[in-house]
Amino acid sequence: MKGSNRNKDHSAEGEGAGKRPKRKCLQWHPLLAKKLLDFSEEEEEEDEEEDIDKVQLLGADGLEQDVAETEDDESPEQRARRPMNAFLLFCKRHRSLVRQEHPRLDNRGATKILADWWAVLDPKEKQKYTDMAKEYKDAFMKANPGYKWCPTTNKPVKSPTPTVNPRKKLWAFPSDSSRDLPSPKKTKTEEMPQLNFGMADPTQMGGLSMLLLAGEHALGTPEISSSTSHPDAPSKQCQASALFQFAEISSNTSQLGGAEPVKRCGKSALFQLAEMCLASEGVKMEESKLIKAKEADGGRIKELEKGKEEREIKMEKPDEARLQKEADVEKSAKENGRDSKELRNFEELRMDDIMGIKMEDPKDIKKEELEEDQKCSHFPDFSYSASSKIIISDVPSRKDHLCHPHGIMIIEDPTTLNKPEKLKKKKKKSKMDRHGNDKSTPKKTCKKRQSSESDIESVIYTIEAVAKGDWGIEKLGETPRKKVRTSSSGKGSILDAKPPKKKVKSREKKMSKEKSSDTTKESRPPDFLSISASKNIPGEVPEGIKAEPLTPTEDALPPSLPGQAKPEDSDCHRKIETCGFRKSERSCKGALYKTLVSEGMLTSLRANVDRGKRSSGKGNSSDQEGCWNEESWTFNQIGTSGSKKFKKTKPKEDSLLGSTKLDEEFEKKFNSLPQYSPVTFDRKCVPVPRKKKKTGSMSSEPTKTSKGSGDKWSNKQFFLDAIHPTEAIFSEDKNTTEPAYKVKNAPSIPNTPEPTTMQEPLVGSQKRKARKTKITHLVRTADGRVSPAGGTLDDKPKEQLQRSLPKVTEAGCNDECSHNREAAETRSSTPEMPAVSAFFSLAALAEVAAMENVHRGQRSTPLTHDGQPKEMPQAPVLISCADQ
DNA sequence: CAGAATGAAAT
DNA sequence: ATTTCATTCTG
Repeated sequence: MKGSNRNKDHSAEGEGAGKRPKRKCLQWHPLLAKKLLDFSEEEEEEDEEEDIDKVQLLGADGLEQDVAETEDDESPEQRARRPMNAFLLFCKRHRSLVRQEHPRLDNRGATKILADWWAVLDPKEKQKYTDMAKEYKDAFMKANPGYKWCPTTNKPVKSPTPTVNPRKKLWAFPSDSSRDLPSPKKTKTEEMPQLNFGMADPTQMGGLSMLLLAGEHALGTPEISSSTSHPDAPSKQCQASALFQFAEISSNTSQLGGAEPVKRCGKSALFQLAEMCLASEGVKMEESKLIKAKEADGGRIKELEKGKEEREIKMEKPDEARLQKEADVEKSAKENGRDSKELRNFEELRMDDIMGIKMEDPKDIKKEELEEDQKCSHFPDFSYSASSKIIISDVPSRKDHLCHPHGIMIIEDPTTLNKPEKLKKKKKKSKMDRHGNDKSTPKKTCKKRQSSESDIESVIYTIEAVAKGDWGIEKLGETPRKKVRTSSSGKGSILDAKPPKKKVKSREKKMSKEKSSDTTKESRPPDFLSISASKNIPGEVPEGIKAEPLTPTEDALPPSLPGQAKPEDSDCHRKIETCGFRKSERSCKGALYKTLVSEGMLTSLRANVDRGKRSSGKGNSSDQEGCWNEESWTFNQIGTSGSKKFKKTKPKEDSLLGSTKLDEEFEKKFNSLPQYSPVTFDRKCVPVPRKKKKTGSMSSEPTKTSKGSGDKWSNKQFFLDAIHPTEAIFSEDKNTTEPAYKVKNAPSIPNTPEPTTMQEPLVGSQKRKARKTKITHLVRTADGRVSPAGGTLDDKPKEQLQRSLPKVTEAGCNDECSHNREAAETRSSTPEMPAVSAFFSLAALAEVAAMENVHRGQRSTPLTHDGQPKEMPQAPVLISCADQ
């Protein structure tokens, strides 16, 4: 299809035949092109005129060209994305959970599960999402009246442009700031050309956006005012979060370097990530140690670090110094208790350190990276500064919140967040660029040092290490390596640099504009700190220790939590020395991802956001929460919120603010959406197998079961439990807003009989889904043989199965279930069972089987991992079920 | 980059 | 009815 379309595109006109008018799309695209123009200046001329003109100018042909051109600019960012539908919202909100439960599961699998959940979801709850989606859409439309959804075959057009991601950006508006822009035809609003300035697109940022919000919330005051920054730059955004800083950094880099800088940025970003990881890890380690043994450990770490340092290179010095200082500071802080003074001092120290580091870093780096003189120098600075900043933020927070688990989560988040996303992007890019060199196979590693693999790889390593749980020590060791690598790999770096550009670029541009004028870098950091501190406040539970386990949990080591630190350290050393320390990347990766992204990031972020709302702006929240502020959506109107003044002065800002607000609101709303724990779904599924919509259902979610996730989930569970042990649903925000809500949900979900069974009309999408699912399902479930069986069964057996299932489940649910589930999961690990639609998904069968097995007592085995040995038993069971 | 899911929108 | 695309991330 696509291909054909594309071809058509060329011919375009004629064919149009069925397909869609590509032209339209084209018209829109031009808008994107504008960005370039716009970016030239910020003045606000919002005029639609420009848009229109541009559009016109572009004409059909222009479009393509523009697109191509845009590459540089990174059209991608600009485009406004169409609003998410209810399901997507749901996915966004719950994906992390799913992932947590099923770390191994890939996204697709997660998506399927989500679909299952969605299917099962109580109509009421669903409605909430639907409503939210609708609101969102309405707001969006208001903001961009002219927005059209999809031109259809645009991609093909773009496709030609190799660099940009064709798909994402196509039409949309100019990025974040202006959603209005997009309105191609109407263009009523004034759009801001400023695209460049805009912060990173919240949308693109994805989870990161949350961070921003959190930051804002923490600050509490939208007004924040641009004490530091000029009027134009929206202070909020700047201050908003580490993310912001990150963006700035990148932007700065870009400024320095010009085109090439981009590369550096990428590096810097990578570095930052790496550092962050290390730092965070280090901190954690330290804290945990402190808690446990207190300071003694810290010394150890230092020693270790030193040793590494020697081996590795100068690069470490900064880190080390930093770490040590941190450690010291922390100690002092802890000792004192949590004095604000201490904190301050700490922060100050940090700042100093940072500054010092910055100063120093360049030198060292330069030495190492002689190859790239200037570039390197710049780059390093940024990276370090960034990392240092980040670290700082983390540390204080931890201190403050030692006690609260949530706090920990939060703390981790920022770091995590940044890492994952950027990482991805970078990876991708890097991959893209590199191709030739190494495919970005981070894994291999032995060579790391020697060869100049890419920065990315190094980062990955770090991440992996983190994921593994080796963190503390390894980090230290790793970081340096990475750095070294990077440095050494100047070549690679260059290559790498490209990839990051695009993404970074946009941000950079924006950032650069704002910052360019100032020396803001320096000025901002302080703000940032303050922000971070504020964030921290909310912190809840301390548990540095817990935190560790969580992260590490992922793959392998739940068992060895206590002793981890040392052993790992030793391991780390060995690894380092041997140089081969790598474990399975995948495992690491997966773990890391999971850990960082899912757990830490989103969850913590959300929590953060929520807290921020509560603490800072309870009052505020109320206003916004109720409904979307139209204003927010339309950047024009912005006025309502306190920031009006700014707006007036500068439209740009307004736009930014508007966008920000928009996002903010969106975030709020989004956060306010109920989040359900897997347990909930499990229950639902089990007890009420019927849910299935038309086709069916979701009866099975063996995997999901609360315990099913096994270690990881259990870890998280603490989280849940904290909130509501019993209740399945946990909504962070809700607490504040609607306490009752939860309760309501819980009951409803589980038991709802769901009369709806058949009535629902199959929508096209559904149909397709049904079709696919059946097939997929079968295949996947297939732990083995099941697949076929499932397929056959699909239609009729559901009832029977349902019946059977419920019984079993009920019986075993409580205790045994968990085991069963686990077993099931493990077994099916690969196969993500719960495909959506199949009535009785194999998963269900599997579950049943598992249960039976359990009864038999077999279940123990399955755990072994992928081991599919269990399948055998299942099969029989399944059959039996089917027979019933 | 494809793809998994669902749904709104556009064709 | 059918096709896009939104989000998220892995392979």
